[in-house]
Amino acid sequence: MELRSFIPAYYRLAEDLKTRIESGELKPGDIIPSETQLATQYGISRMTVRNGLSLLSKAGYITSFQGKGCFVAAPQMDRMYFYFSEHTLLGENKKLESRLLTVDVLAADPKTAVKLQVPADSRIVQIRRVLSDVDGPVALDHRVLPYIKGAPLLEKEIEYAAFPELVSRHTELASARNNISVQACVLMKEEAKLLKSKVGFPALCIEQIIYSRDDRPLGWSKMICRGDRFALKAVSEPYSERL
Amino acid sequence: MELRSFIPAYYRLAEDLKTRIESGELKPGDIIPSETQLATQYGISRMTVRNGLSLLSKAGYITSFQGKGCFVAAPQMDRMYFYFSEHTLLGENKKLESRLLTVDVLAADPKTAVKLQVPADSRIVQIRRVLSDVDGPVALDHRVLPYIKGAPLLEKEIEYAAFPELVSRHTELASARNNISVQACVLMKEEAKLLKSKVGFPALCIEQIIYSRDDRPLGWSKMICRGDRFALKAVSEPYSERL
DNA sequence: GAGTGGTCTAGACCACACA
DNA sequence: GTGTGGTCTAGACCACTCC
Repeated sequence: MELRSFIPAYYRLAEDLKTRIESGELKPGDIIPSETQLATQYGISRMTVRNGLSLLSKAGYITSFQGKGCFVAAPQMDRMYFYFSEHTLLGENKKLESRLLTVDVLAADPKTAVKLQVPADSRIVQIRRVLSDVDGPVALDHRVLPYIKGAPLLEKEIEYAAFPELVSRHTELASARNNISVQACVLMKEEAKLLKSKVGFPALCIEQIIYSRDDRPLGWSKMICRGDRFALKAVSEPYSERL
Repeated sequence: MELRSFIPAYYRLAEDLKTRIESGELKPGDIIPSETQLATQYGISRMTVRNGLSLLSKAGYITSFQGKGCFVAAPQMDRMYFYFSEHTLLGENKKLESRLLTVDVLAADPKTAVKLQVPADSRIVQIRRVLSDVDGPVALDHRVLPYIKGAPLLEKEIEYAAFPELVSRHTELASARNNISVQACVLMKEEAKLLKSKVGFPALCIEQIIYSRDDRPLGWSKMICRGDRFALKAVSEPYSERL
């Protein structure tokens, strides 16, 4: 009964190995001691060792091969990720203000109908907003949802909810997937005016489609972001920071 | 000894629950049967149940709380990821051809020196390429590495290696992190010429910095991608497909 | 055949939540 | 107090790899 050790044995093992990997003592490709060796070294049972190794494996530090051993993994540097939510578009600190332009229920034009996979003239809800920070407008937001009778949209939701949430609540269908496409474009006349920029200036066009579990599009959104005010930042996940 | 069941018990349990979650029978927020219940239901030991649940937890389907139970998790739709490698820029099928423009060893200009955190006039290696598919040029690539005496770059590597790999091999330091920034820009004169496009046309500027474990920049790259030929696509990771 | 990881058991005690 | 998940044990047999 050791009072000084609040950390579980498997966790201690994982942190030890993690440190040895991060320090460079154990390099990618190196084999790590076998489970039985680690068990005797640490004076713990093999299942506990496996628990610890499972942590490291989950976090991407090691990979194991049956019959061969457990090896230090090379960090994956081509898998990039980012958080896409208008609240964190510019970083954690910078807040975006939302100003509602229009909310309309109208017939879907052909292009929108294709995106949402609905009949060509069925009714849709269209929301248009301007997002700004203290230095002025940053992005133009255009959201489209299928119109659902008896499913009112709350003004608060319309103005402040993240798109996936909005879609989920509106359709009452659990949305399951979010696809984003980022393209370069230049500002058109109306866009430039609303963004207080100039025609022909570069901008990012970020399209977002929310899908249901059975792959039906539940919502489509297009954001036009001023190129001089916004950059999308992604980082690789070499190893999970947390074990 | 059952010959018909090649799949392990824990895996069968995990797939069962996964199916029940994906079908909507178990909704986000719902509690799943306790470990002891599952153990008796499936006629397996509790540790085996835990093994199965750990899979589901790893894949993002469930979250467990000590003393409370195990609950179906809501898919995270704001965490987006994509693979960034010039070989898969346009999708799995489309191959990009690389044409080398220049390889130079020269003194770092102030801007580059800042990016690489090296002295202002220290020597750097600069590589410039054009990437094309069958329909013509797609992107312009500009890579910068610190010059290291006695570390020759192989021509094959220069032309075909992914940037993180190139950096790793060149510096002989395990690179650990990759940061990417995506911005909108318009084509300048020389860029337009090389990409067979026109000045002022929209383009994506993708900057990449590879860091070592101790957060020193090991390489910097800038890609200019024709806006009409390229879109960056990212998807959310609601649940891992594979268990 | 010896060593590796993968699966599995039948117990145990603990920390925690809730009533 | 009862039930939950979290940790841990000391075994066991298996599939696999390599010699």
